[in-house]
Amino acid sequence: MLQIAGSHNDSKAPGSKQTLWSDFTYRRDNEIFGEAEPADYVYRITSGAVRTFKLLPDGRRQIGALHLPGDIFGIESGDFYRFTAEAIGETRVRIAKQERLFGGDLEASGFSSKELLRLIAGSLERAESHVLLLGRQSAPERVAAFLMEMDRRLRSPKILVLPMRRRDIADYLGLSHETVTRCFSTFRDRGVLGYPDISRREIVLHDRARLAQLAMGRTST
Amino acid sequence: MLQIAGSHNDSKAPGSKQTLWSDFTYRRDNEIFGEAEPADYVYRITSGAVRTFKLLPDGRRQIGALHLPGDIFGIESGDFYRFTAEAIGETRVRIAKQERLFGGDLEASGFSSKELLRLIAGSLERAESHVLLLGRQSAPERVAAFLMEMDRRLRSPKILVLPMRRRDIADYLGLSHETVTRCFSTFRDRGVLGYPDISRREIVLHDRARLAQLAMGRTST
DNA sequence: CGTGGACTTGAAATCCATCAACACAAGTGG
DNA sequence: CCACTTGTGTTGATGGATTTCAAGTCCACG
Repeated sequence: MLQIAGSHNDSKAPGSKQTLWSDFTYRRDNEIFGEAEPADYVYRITSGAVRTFKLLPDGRRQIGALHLPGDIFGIESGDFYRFTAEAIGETRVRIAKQERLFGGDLEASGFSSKELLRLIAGSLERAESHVLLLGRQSAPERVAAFLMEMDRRLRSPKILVLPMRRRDIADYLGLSHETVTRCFSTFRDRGVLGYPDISRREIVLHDRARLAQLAMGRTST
Repeated sequence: MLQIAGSHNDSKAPGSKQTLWSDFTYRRDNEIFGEAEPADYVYRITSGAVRTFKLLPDGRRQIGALHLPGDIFGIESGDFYRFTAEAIGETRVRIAKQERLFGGDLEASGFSSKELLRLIAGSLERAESHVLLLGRQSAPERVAAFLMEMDRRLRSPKILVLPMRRRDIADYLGLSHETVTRCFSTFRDRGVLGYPDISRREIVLHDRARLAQLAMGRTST
C-alpha cells in the first residue's frame, strides 16, 4: 500500500533562506501519514478534504478532525503524528518540512513560537468543544452542530457541498451512519434543510436559526 | 456566593525579581474561577482535587478534566478561562499571577515559551484521548479506563482513594451516575476490584491486567 | 436522633446501534 | 450499450445499552 502520489514541485529561491514546499495529490481514501510516524511535514489543503483519526484495536474509528481547503494539519509539538490522515476524495496539499518544533529551534521551521502556540491552542479549543459534543449531546444535536460547523467553515454558501460520506460524519460525531442519515431525513421532513439535487451530499439550509436551536437544546420539537 | 477563602501567604524575596505566589484554601463545591473570566492566575494543587467543566444551557455538565495534587490548572493561551473550576472537596492551591501569556511577554510569567507549549500540548493530548473515549467506548470501557487513569496518577497505591463523587466521574465520562455505580458493582462482582472499607470511595484493584483488558475491548466477558 | 447527601439497586422507558433490505449511481468489462 | 458489480445512502424492524424514574440503605453531621 505504498504511497506514490501526484506531482512534486519544489520551490526554493536561490541563495535565500526560504521555506521549501511541494505540492502533492492524493487519491480518494489514500493515507497521507500514519499514526506514530515521524512528524516531518505540515500540510495545507489546496483542494479536497482530509480526515484525521485514531483506530481502536477492534476497528472502531474516531475521527478527530475533518480538514477543508485552507486548513493546516499535521502540526505536532512532539516528534510523531498522533493521528492517521487520509484523503477523503481527490485532494491536493502543499507540504512544508517541519523541523522538530518542540525542543528544537522553533524559528527554523518558518513558524514563530507564537504562531505555533496559536495553532496548538486552536486545536485544543476544538478538541474541548468536541468533548462537550460527544459527552453530553444527543444524536440530533450532534448532527445539527455538525451542519452549523460545515456551513460556517464553507462560508454559508447557498448550496452546502459536503465532501465527506455519511460514515465520516458518523465517525466524527460518535454515531452510526444510519443515525446520521435518519437525522438528516428528520431535518428535511421538518423543513430545516433540503436536497436541491439528486446528490445527497448537496444540502440547502432553509432555516439556520432553527438549526442553531436544534444544536443546543433537547427541548426542540 | 462570594469567595472569601483561606490563608493568603505572599512570598517575595526582597530586592530580587521572584515569582509572587499565594496559598488559598477552597471549601467543598466552591468555585475557584468561572468560565469567561479573565485568566489572571495559574493554580497548582497542594491537596484535594478540582474539576474543570462546561455547562450546557439546560444544565448538562461535561467535566473536561479532574485535577489532583501536583497538577497545574488554569493555564490559558488566551485571555479568558474556557472552563469553570470548582474544588471537589476541601482543597489547597498555590496560585501565581500569569501575565497575558499569549501575545504578551512570554517570559514575564515564569513560564518559558517551551514550557507553556509543553503544558498546552499535554492538555491537547488528554483532550484527544477524551474524544476517543467519549466517541467510541462503551460505559464499562470508560469506567475501566477511568480507574486505570486514577490508579496511574495516584501512583498505584494499595488503596485507591477517589476524591470525587460518582456524579463527577459520570460527568467526566459522559454517563449517568447510576451507570457508573453499576459498572463499579459489576467489576466488584467479577473480582476486578473490591471495597476494603465501608466507604465506596476507597477501592482496591485486584486485577489490573483484567482492568486494562476491560478498558480496551468490547469482547471481554 | 433526625435530616440530608451519597451511593446502590430495580423497573421502565428511551435512544441509538445493529441487522436487513432496497434504491440508485457510478464504474467495469463483456 | 448492456449486464454486472460495488459503493453510498436510505429506511424499517429489532434488540440492547444506557438513561430515567423510583425506592431504599448507610453514613455524616446537625
